[in-house]
Amino acid sequence: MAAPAPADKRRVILDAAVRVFAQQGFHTCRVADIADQARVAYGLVYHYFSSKEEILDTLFLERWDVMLEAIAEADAQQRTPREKLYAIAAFIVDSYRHDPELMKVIIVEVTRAANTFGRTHLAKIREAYDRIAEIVRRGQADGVFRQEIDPPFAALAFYGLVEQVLTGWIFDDEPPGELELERAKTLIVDTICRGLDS
Amino acid sequence: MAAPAPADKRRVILDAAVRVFAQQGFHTCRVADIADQARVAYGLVYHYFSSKEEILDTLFLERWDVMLEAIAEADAQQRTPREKLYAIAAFIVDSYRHDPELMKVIIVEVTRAANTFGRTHLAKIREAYDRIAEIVRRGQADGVFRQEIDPPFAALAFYGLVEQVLTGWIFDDEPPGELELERAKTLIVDTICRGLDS
Amino acid sequence: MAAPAPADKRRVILDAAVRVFAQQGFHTCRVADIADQARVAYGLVYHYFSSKEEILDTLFLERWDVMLEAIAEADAQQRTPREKLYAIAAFIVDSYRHDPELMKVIIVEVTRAANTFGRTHLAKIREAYDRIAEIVRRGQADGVFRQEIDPPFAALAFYGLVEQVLTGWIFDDEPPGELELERAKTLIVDTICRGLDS
Amino acid sequence: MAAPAPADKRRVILDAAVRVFAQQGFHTCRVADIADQARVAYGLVYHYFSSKEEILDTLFLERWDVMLEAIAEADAQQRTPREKLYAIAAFIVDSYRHDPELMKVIIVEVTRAANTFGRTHLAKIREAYDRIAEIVRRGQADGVFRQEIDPPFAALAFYGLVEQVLTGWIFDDEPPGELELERAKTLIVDTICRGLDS
DNA sequence: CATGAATGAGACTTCATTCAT
DNA sequence: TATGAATGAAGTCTCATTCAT
Repeated sequence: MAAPAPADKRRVILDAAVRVFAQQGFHTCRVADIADQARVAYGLVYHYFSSKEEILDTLFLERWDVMLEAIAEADAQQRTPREKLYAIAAFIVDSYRHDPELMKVIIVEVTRAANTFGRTHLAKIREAYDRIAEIVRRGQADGVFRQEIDPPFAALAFYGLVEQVLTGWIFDDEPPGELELERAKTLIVDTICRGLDS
Repeated sequence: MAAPAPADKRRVILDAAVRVFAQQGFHTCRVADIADQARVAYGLVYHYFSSKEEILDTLFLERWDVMLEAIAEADAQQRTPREKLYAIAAFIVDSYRHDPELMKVIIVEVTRAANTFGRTHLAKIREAYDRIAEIVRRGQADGVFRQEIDPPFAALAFYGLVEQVLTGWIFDDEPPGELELERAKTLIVDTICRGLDS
Repeated sequence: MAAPAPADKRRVILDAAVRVFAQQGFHTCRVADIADQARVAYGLVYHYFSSKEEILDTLFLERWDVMLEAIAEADAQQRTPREKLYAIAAFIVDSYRHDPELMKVIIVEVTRAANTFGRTHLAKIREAYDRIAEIVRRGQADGVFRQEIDPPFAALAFYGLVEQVLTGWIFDDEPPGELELERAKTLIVDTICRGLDS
Repeated sequence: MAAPAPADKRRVILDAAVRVFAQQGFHTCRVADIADQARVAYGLVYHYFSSKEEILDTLFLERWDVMLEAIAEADAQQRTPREKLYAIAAFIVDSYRHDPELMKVIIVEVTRAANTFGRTHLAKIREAYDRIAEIVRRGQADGVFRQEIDPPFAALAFYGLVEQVLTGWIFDDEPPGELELERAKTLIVDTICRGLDS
């Protein structure tokens, strides 16, 4: 009567892939490494996925859709633009807190892979920028943000900072503490909104 | 009386590698592609470089050292912190104008490659961040920048935006015009210094 | 009701390697030749062995262990030292009769490859010498052999002759006949024990 | 007025090759290693020799001819067969004493290389055996050696023991002392002539 | 669903040899 | 004679993918 193993092997493989991709990198790891990590037979990987690439695609799309929803939701609330940006930064930072390896994979292997995955998922990635830009645009319309900076550029600044912060953590030897995570959320928004000038 | 053949084959190979890495990506291209592009025999690549990796290392270090110098020089001038940041942004943007493929390679294949080259060259990369942070720090000491944002974080924001702008161009189908390049320099500094708030 | 395919591909590869090593030599042959000879896909060789070297190691160790056992067994019997030496010579000669190519590989590529395999398997090889020396030592203790020749030296003489005889056959264009094989066994022991003097 | 460098570059290359072949093995070393060892430009090796093989061929033939002469000379003296065998053993042992690396190369890379050089120089190698056999044959005719052992076989035993002794030294970590060298000469002949029997 | 042996194209790298100077 | 850059064929090993069971 013991509960059988969960056995959603597809999920197990995806989770294993996250760890392997994060630790070795997509190009460096072998499909065998994923199978080993998942404690699954070699061939089963190909039962669920048609290629190594498809695994990465799946991981990216799963996560990116969640993020797009989070952005949409942040935008839908009755909040100031600044609060919306905070919500987005918070979501991404919390995503990192929850599964840093997954975020590492998405940032390092997809977002930045200009020749392969980056191009494949370009539209999806830009959708996020566009939604952030839209928030800025309405902030300008409301007079909360100034007109001089065009919204797509502002989105680059915002997303660029978020990604750079995460990249810093990814490269660091020790993971960020709770305090650092929380403080990052505030600092990101404060820096983007108010700038460096005194 | 015709111009003699350039004949610095090592240089020819490096330049060819830039093009090949940029177009196909480091992992996707073959050493044969570099040799072909350089119109040089296969083995000559290994006469000058011990591996494909070493070629990328060389390209990165050559360029990054130039950039570190540019940052140092910008910092050495009698200028406001803001002018220093402008000089740095201008240098990087002009680097892109001058050789977009080289910048693409450095950003895509090195700076952001957390598992491989990025980690190898971490110290060198962070040296740039540190120098930028130092500029911010002195800006704070002079009362030009506000105290709330700690300098390393400010450096992330600055460099993150620059890199994001370049990444945008890298992914774009058509290259940025002169006007866009110049405007980017101003916008980067303006956004970082003054922020989005009106 | 036909005999099923043998299908122990690992064995098939080893047997093919014997033939290829014997005919072309270890350094001269390519892994592809082994695969072809085994009628097996290239990659399968690396599925079972981590390198070409490991194949030779395996062949040597398999066979040498059998020989060490044979020596031990010869020594265990209630026999005169001379009969023991005869048993060992007979075993090696019969090994040659049974699979001359395997013996050629072991002698030419391993025993005599001082810089590579010879060094790797030095201990194993000397174990055989030691056991032969031990037989001689007890022969001296029993008064059957004279004291002047120290046992390790005697072992060199015995094994050196055996190997030289086999080497002769290996170099010969035509294989030795049954009679020659049998006669060699006797001659080896007679020469070693009684010497040339009349 | 200083004496110019000896500058027989051909000789310098040959001597360097001996050391390189001995330490790394013929197949493992590169022509560049020989040039480096000789402190000579890469291409000069090919000025004097048409291939890497030719260098080894030259080394072997130079030395082997000297040995054939030594055997002939030993045979020409008015001596007992046993003294002749002693002279030959002494010559080979002294050759080893004088230049162990050269002897290592000849034994390991040529004499025992059944598929490559050994086959090439088979006739030359067998010439030595034949001359030794001839000495034995005349020893039998004189009644000094017994008839049961046919001369070619006796030559195998003699040469096999000599080679085995040298091989032992080659494999040893420390070189044989003077005493061991001298004693080997006597033991070789004593073992071959009188055998193990008491 | 599950297994892992089997396949084979393809990559990197080595290095003997050539050749222009 | 002397140099060492240049050539390119060839080999080892890897690994994504397929497939029989």
